[in-house]
Amino acid sequence: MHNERCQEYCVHNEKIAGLKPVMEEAAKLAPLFKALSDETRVKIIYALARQELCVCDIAELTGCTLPAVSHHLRILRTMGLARSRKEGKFIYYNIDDHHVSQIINAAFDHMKEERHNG
Amino acid sequence: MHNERCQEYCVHNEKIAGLKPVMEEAAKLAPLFKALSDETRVKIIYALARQELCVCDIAELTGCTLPAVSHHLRILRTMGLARSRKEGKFIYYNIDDHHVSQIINAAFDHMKEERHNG
DNA sequence: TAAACATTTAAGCAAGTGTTTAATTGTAGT
DNA sequence: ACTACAATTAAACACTTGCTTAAATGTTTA
Repeated sequence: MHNERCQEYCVHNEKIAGLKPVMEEAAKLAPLFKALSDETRVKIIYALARQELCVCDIAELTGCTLPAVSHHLRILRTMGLARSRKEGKFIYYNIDDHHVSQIINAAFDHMKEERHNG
Repeated sequence: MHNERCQEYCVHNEKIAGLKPVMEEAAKLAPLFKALSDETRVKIIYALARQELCVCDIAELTGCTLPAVSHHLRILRTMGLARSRKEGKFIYYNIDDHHVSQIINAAFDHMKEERHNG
């Protein structure tokens, strides 16, 4: 908490009144973004959005060890971003729902138009 | 790198051939998601998407100290997610571009339909 | 120019994260 | 049942991150 003086004088209460109740909703998004915040995991999601792959393929694509990939896949599965499917001796991974692609695409759009602190 | 045996036998080369070149592009998205991966920063972005606010307002909304908020705002500015504008003694922050709202909205959609590892 | 004050910076610390190696699991095909 | 092997788990580690307190900056208003 910042000092009392400042809260009393500079907070625009009329502005924040309507926002405070929804702050906790917004906070719930953090774990989803955290799941995408790692280079290896974004690579995985980006690849899976285009092509179903086994763990071994992903290791080759990302340049990671199998345990590292497995670790990341677990995070992506837990967050509902990736699903696994078994066929023969392989476990194939793919994207869980289409909103994931939307998020990635919006992120790409942002990156292209980025102004870097203009 | 995982062991040679596995690369030789189980990698589906025809699947990953087209994907390898774009992996580095995908990796560039990670910092953007990392910027959104913190609860406080998501709260800030969510609030700014609806209402321009000064640093003091944000501290009150998020329950953080002023230095903590300032720290997060710097990260958001650097990533091109937030901009600052000066008026009188206040520095008002707002969202940098509309793709940010798209990302947040897609994330909310995903969260609502989440199946949690189905 | 001096005082007030909104905001930022700096340094130090506690907690979290991704990677590695080694060991384990569980299924497939013989 | 046995062997091979794709995939997962476990433990230890180097590194990063966000927070706190304290100090500094810079602008505004008198």
